[in-house]
Amino acid sequence: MADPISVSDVPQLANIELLFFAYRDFTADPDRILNAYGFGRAHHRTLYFINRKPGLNVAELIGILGITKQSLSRVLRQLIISGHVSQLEGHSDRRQRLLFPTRKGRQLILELSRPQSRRIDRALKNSGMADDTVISRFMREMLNPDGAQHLASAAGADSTVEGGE
Amino acid sequence: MADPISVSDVPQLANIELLFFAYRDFTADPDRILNAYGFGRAHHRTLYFINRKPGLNVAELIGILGITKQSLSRVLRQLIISGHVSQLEGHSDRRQRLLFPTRKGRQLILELSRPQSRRIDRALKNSGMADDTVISRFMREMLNPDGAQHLASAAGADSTVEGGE
DNA sequence: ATTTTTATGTCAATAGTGCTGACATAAATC
DNA sequence: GATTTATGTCAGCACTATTGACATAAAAAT
Repeated sequence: MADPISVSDVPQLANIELLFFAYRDFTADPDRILNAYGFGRAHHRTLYFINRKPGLNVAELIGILGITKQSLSRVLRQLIISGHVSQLEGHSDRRQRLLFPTRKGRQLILELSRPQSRRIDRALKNSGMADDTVISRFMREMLNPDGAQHLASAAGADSTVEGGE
Repeated sequence: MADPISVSDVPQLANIELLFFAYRDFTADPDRILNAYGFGRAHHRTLYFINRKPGLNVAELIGILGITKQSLSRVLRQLIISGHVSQLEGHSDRRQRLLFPTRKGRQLILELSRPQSRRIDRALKNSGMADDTVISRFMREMLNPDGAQHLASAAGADSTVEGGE
């Protein structure tokens, strides 16, 4: 048996592994909550981005999520039936369905996001960081060159689309 | 329509979103390669940890991956048939099957890990970090309290967790 | 005004990954 | 000898994703 692949072959091996475990734990919190609602991660992501950009249409949502309309349809239908998402006919284009989070939907997103926010807060503090600039910058640099296009308002600057409703 | 959930409700909302996109891009590279081999992410993770801890038994692997033996079986069987993983009878306990990466398996892990390592390296440099101590520390703090147990050897030294308190 | 394209929806089949439950075997242990 | 342990397998189910095909209504183009 020869030597296994190690940091001598792959410099960032330790961090690859850390990122795997960190992300797994990071998603475990909402996963537990979702389960109680009979939802999965797909519902989380869908609801998340509808809240992030209220009034987006289906095509935009598909673009952000990076899935097909067939994949979205099931999940979106369930969120509408459950009363977490509402649809409105497009103003200029009546074919479009503009998606909005309902109060119930916003409440669920809040419930799902809070443990994740707390985890990041805690990690920042415990690793001695006063603010998130370093981490935020690093994660931004982890994105694909064109990967920042879907970041609604990465660091405070709000660019939500919310037209006059 | 009331206001959507925002950073005013969830302080780390921007970083939650960044982490989602960063991890998605991070896994996209190996996903593309795996696809060419007819493998999925499960094969990646399985092979990864077999390489990380050569000679581990099935129970240990299941513990690390956090899945059931039924879930593992399909994936592991395929990796054995494809010649990426080999099995040896346990030395002291002949019921055990000790798992090892073959040369072919090590080569695949190398191929899968390299783009991920490069991405992290690039992100560290582009965000002006000389080394990975800050990021590494942060990710460690993102883990669940007991989450460090499976970190084989965080930074090359295949001993225990460094940096004595 | 008619044709074409677009936005969306739906039906059907398939793949990958996870789960639970049940049962089987061989080896270790009591 | 009886029981527990490590592993494997069969069967069925759930969730999320895919591709392909077809349908409808509305916008856009001709």
